[in-house]
Amino acid sequence: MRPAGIKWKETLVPMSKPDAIPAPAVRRLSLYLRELEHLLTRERRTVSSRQLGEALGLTDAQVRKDLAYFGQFGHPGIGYHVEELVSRVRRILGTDKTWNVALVGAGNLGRALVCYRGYVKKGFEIVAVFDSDPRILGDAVDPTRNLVVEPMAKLRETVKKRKIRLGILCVPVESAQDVADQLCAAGVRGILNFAPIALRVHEAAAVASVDLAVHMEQLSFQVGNLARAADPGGAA
Amino acid sequence: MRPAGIKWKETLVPMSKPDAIPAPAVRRLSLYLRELEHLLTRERRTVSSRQLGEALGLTDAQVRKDLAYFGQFGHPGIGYHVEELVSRVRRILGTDKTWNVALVGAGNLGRALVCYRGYVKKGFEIVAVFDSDPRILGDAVDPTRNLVVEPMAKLRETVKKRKIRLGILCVPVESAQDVADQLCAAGVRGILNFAPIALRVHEAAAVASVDLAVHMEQLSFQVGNLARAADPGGAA
DNA sequence: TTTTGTGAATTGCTTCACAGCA
DNA sequence: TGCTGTGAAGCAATTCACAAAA
Repeated sequence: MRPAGIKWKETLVPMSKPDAIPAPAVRRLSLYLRELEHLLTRERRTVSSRQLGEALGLTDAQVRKDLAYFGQFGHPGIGYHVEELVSRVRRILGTDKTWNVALVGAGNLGRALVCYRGYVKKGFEIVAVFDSDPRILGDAVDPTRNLVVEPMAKLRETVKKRKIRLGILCVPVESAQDVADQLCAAGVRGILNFAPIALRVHEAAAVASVDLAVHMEQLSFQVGNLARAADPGGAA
Repeated sequence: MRPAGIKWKETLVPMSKPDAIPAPAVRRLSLYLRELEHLLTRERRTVSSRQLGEALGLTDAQVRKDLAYFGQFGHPGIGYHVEELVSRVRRILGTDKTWNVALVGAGNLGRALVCYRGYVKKGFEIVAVFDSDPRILGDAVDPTRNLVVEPMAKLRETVKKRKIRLGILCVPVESAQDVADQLCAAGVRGILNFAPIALRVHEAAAVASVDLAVHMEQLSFQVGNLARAADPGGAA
């Protein structure tokens, strides 16, 4: 029993999560990797936090702090060993092994993404393409590989057979949620969504979204702001 | 003179910028607009901050705070009038008028983006396409419009003539910075960049970047984390 | 009632500044 | 000297909680 006449402050200690890594730091980690891989092609051996930051418009402290969330990779007085850091960061991001990917929606965008080179050396390979349009079933979708459009009915089977764990969603917005559900049910664990909708998936799956119109709007806003800053009393 | 024997704290007041709007709030504003436009097609008249938040996985407080950065749009006891809010948000984002856009790089991705429907009703129209490959100059790039691939040499002239203020960059990474410079020099004010590089532009221009590989990596990391959370002592 | 708008409290992220190491 | 890793400080964003309005 609590004594009467005393106000209790319910200080629920927040059940110490093992200090979660800030989401912005994870986003930047990909950018560090991109720059590091670029340095590798230039055969740079080491790089300092300041140099890495300069290439990306960040401070040296930001770079060090970010990397420190994931471990101790640097060498005082030297910097970071590029090759070593690349392999460590790939390991952290999970791209040291190749992920098999399914793409759903073989429209203009879908087919363009299938042909996009550069996924592979980043650790991703599109190994299946699906579409609900019966007219394009069986169509070859990438001239350089024998990859044909499969029907949605084959989704579950193919995902299992080819050990597919990620999906790219390029279907119209009306069917996006439905297809996302199918992907999850088939065992896919992460979805890159190009449809302009906030997908709902169960908590054991991850979603990342790219909405072209949203990005254009952000540009529009920024440009408008720049104009306003340059000419505060613009034509009303 | 300052009195001796007293410690002064140099509190440099940060030259009060008229309370800048948080970047995350601006990003979410686009998502609110997307959802609001969806509600409009459903002929919903009003929406509360809670409903809007639920659709996007945000709290009601977040929604109210975000919108409040831009003005007072709500009606206590009622919520937000959908149609009114849509037009106000479009105004804020600058998409109440149409922006003319140039696309550079008529490869697979570039051509797919040209054909992408849905820009137009969002306030953007691609009115010119450029490429440096002489073999595809003059090619029709969108069956539904008379839009042909122009040479880079025409960039400046066409940008002026068609009042183009935004650019979409779909060229290989090697030439991305060079083309970005050309776009800026031609008078383009904002660039949506699909090449995996951090573009440098002068401060009177804006850049937004979409790196497919980066998004895939973020998914990869999230999926790895989910797996680790579900099975903390996984197969080492 | 319901729901907004908003100061205050809280949480989270970034920057600072420096000990320690090569 | 040059550079990392890291507590502490500072700043920014989110959430809370409630007065006011319909």
